[in-house]
Amino acid sequence: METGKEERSLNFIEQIVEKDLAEGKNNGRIQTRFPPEPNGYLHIGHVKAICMDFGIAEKYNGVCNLRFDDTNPVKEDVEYVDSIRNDIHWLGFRWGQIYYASDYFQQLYDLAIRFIKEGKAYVDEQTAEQIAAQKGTPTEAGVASPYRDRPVEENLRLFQAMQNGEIEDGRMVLRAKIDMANPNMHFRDPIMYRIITTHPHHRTGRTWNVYPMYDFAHGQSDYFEGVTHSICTLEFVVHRPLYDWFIDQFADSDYRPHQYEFNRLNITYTVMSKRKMLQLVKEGLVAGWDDPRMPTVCGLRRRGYSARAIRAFIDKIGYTKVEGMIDLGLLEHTVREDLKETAPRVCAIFDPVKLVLTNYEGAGETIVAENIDGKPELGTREMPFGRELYIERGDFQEEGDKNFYRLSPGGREVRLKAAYIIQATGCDKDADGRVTTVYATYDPQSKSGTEGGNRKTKSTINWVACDACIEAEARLYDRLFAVENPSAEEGDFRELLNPDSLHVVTCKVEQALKKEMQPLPVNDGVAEQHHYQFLKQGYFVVDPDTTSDKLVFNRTASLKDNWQK
RNA sequence: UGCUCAAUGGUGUAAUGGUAGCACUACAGAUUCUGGUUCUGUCUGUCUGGGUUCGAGUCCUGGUUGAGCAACCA
Repeated sequence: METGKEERSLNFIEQIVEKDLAEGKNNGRIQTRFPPEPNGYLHIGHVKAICMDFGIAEKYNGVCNLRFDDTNPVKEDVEYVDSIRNDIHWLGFRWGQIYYASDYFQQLYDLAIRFIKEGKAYVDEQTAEQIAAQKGTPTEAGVASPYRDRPVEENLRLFQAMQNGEIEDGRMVLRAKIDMANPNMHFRDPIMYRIITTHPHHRTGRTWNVYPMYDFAHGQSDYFEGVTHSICTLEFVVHRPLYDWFIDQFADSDYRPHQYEFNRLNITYTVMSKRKMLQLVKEGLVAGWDDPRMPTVCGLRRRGYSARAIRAFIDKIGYTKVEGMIDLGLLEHTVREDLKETAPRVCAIFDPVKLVLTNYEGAGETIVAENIDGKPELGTREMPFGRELYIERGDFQEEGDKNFYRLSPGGREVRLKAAYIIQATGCDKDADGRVTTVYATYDPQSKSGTEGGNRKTKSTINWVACDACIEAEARLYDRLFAVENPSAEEGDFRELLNPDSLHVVTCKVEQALKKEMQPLPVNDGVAEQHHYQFLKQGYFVVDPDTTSDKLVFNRTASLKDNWQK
């Protein structure tokens, strides 16, 4: 398994698992679960959890099941169930079973009845505000509800009435009777069940009028399924004693699932909250859950991040119990590292100016260029050449200087990518002094790949033939937020959005990209990614908006640029 | 005046009582038919006081700082 790879230290969860294995816990059985609530799209923070949950199972010959934590019909929807399944699949993970917390509603209901009968639960008729008020504060003990010592029969009858739909939403809840003075707030008679009749459940419809809360559903579900390692994020640390307590009340064997917590993922210049993402989507501040600026899996995918790159990123950041903040730069570095190996190179001119090769007499010449220099196995493409080309405006300066390696009249010799060496001779300008045409002479003996072409030039510039290029829309994306940590700022997070997070421009690209002018193939509900590197510009991916009439690219990441102006 | 968790360069992470290492970033240089890539080098770190030990980033203890916990959310 480890052969060929350098030795890597285990993260602290893997260490726990290996210790459990060594001690023969659960007869060596490893079972994890990924438990998303279907109330939003998966984001890269979830991917960190997915890589952990599925990764542990994979590495230790266990199984990881997908379990939808669908205990709150007010917020949940099948739309999300489908997208979550697609995204996990696309990331390359395979679950054992698909479960739903709603599969256990009857079991959980029966368990609640048992709690009531054993005097461990009661129906409270106070309002949410009253319950909150008498819960106390972290530094002060709470006080008991006046309904706390209701007789068992009455609790049974009322809980039944709650489920029968006889009680209005919010009028009653079922609470565990534990300890109103416990220093852990979660032990102060936590709510086990609430009434929800306003929304049908996406799977059970109107069968249930009462729904279990997270604390009464999650651990039990783990127990019912035989989960051994229930891995979640740090905010659940304080829930763990309650997780254990509930299971201890009814477990009939020594088997126990154990909860372990790791640090959630935070990345600079973005938010990782489903609530905030939903708001951005609903208010049209982004184009949808799959807007390429979003940290969602579908957003990153549309942006051009491969599953491999996303997983490599998660691999780099590791798992600890320290709450931190990852540089967006690391994510970008990872995607460049991935794409540089495989993305075909192509010329795209964003701010074109015409270049005329005054001594060029040829016609119909075609340059054959490698898709990636030095990797002939990745194929070649044809670049029609001609007397009139478009080059990047910034590649010409009328007054060059020693720090400018590109075209200037009487200046350096410059290589046209994969073609000839040229030297600028002059330019035309309009009334505003703006360059309209650049003139140059070419050296017919200097074609790339020929003996005469071995001469070195300080720089190489991109070009497309005027009469053989096509136009494409390029969507240039940048960070979604203008501040490093939007969540730490006071006030409305929407005011922190980066106003320059998207620029839509038109560029001229090589004719070779004509083959992309068709609807993108879709597999398993997911559009294929056709990656390119626009030389010197960045990595781009064909957007699903592309049609046979219009070519659309999203910029995945720019190239690093060490040339400061 | 609570409970819980944490603290290693700018960032992330390793060292599991025995030489503080790796990656990203930044900066220099070399290479390059992408001012990209690649390669080399440089800068920067164990929160703090005490203790245990031949030896402490690691163990113990006091403090400091940060995070989480008072949803009929998960």
